[in-house]
Amino acid sequence: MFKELDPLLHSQLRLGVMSLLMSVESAEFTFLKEKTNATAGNLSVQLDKLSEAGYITIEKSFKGKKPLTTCTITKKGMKAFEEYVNALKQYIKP
Amino acid sequence: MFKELDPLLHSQLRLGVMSLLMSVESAEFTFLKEKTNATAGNLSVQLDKLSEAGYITIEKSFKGKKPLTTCTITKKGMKAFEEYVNALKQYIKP
DNA sequence: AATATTTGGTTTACATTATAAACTATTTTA
DNA sequence: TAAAATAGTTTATAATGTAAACCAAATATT
Repeated sequence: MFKELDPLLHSQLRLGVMSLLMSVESAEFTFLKEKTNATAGNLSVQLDKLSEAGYITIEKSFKGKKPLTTCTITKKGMKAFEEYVNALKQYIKP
Repeated sequence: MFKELDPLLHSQLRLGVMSLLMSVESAEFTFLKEKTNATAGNLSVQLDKLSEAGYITIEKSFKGKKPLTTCTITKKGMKAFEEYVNALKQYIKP
């Protein structure tokens, strides 16, 4: 009856991150933090999970002398997001 | 940026239950169990949570001599579901 | 020049949650 | 009458989410 909802995406913060990353080329840690209103710790953990799943890539570099973490959604991540949205529609359609 | 997702509804099984209850007058435990593919234990726990939140009512009676648990969504439950769907749309809109 | 604060994170500990396993009680079937 | 099925509930465990505590470097303050 109902399709499974990818547990990696069925989490408010991770879904928010993925939603943002779907609409931009890439995003900095601080940008994601502001947009999602997450704490840095929580965001850090959830980004790692998305990265380990292969849904995003995380690049660490420096902006001037400050650390800079940049996230980009992968093909796999896009596909997972789309499938999640599709599955979800079953649950929320009127 | 993103609205909060009601944590009571942001759970695969509870969302499935609520989705079903939105479209029927009321539903028996066994019906919900089949449609959601949940184990009886899990379903029992999640129904209690929905009930405690005032999102559904649970009526226990007998069908012949067997116990019969009937669930009905409340006005509050409907409203919560609709708000959840609305909030969710922010996350998944293209 | 030392000290405090801010920035940009990560690690870890805790509390909550979800889930299945174990259990209860009755009923039906063999 | 013993076994298995029905209709659930309770409880123990594993997984999860989250914030608090932490770290290192840079910048601002006294």
